[in-house]
Amino acid sequence: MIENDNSVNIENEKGRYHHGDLRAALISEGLRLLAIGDVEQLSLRQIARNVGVSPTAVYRHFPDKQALLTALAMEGGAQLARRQKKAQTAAGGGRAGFDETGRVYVRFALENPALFRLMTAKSRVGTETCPGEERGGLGLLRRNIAALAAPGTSEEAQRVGFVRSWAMVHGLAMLMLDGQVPADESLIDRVVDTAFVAGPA
Amino acid sequence: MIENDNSVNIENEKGRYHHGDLRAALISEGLRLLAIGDVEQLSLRQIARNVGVSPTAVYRHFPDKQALLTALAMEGGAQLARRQKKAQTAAGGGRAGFDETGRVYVRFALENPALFRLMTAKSRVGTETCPGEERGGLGLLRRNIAALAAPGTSEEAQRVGFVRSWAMVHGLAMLMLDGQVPADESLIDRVVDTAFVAGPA
DNA sequence: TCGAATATGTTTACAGTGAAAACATGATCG
DNA sequence: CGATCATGTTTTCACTGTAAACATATTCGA
Repeated sequence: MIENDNSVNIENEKGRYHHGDLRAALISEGLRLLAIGDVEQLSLRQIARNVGVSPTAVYRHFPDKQALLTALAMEGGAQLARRQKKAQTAAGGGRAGFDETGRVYVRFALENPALFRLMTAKSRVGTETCPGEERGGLGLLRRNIAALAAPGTSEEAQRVGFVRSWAMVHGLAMLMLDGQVPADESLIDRVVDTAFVAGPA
Repeated sequence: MIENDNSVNIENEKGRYHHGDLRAALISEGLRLLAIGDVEQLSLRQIARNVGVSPTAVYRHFPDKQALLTALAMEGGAQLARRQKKAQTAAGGGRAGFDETGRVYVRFALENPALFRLMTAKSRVGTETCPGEERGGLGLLRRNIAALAAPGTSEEAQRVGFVRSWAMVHGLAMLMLDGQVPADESLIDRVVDTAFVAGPA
């Protein structure tokens, strides 16, 4: 997902002018810094410094800082979607599998606070323009809603269920991230329960 | 809520050295800027400039920028709680009143995006240390949960309901703010529905 | 009432940021 | 081999938060 093979990718000979795959290195270092600090102390210059390149070199690969952040966010989105799919099949699919995707959403947020915040941080021009959406976590959610809805459930009711489910886990993740609700695993299990989002007709 | 009568509060004679009530003026201007821009472009210097004071004057009233932001957030929290209480009684209390507090939560977020983001932005050392919490929106929510729960509902189940309700509206607010779900009034009405958070035992 | 202490401002300075402009280097391909 | 172009660097700018030293007003005790 990171490798873009946009360059020769020579092995690590130090002191050379061209980096080899600077774009991938920037993303990788950005993710590393996000894992150990929060997003507002993540600076373009710091990333460049750690990669061993001048600050403005970044602009050869990203039009501005926001574009780099967006790239980091997309990487995070892909990771989350992978985990959710794996968890769903591991739980045997169905209703239990669906619940598990929601819990993975919250756990992912707790394990990657800064990255998760970045992933859901407005800036993105619009989710629908995000490539691979229907194959990502949101597509998974939509298909799960459709599969688990009572037969004959209207398109509109499914849409409401979709938003409700997403809002539930997203809100829980945010409240726990912000320390307004204890980040308690058993609380996640109890709060994320399909019975409440599917609910009555 | 803003006036702190910590000074003489002389009427607007221009050109005087002391401001009169700089603290209140900073908060007021901060809220104004939050209403017309987003939070990451809200600078301490800008606020000071607009109030007509030097950048470092701010530090006589707040230890750092974060403290000023916290003050803004608390002002927002008070506003939200007031609106919720009014809406609840306007709706005649009960289940309908409870639902309405949730919808007000989301609408407040949509009407004051930057302020709402600030209000729920981690930094705060902890909600329980926030003075007046039990009298604010969270206390209101807790009491509503207790009042509307089926008789004999355990303390723990109430707590889960509390978190679930909060997470629901908070998540919906966030997703709409981030443009990941259309900020549609009728969608709010359908998604925020007590039946789903109170649900089965 | 007057002078000292204190609260509240200002000026200056510094390190850090994102970004634009001009320049340097090296890879690629005719 | 030499021109072209992608990819770096250096320099520069405006802006940020904030520390330190200084200035002015207000307040309060003698």
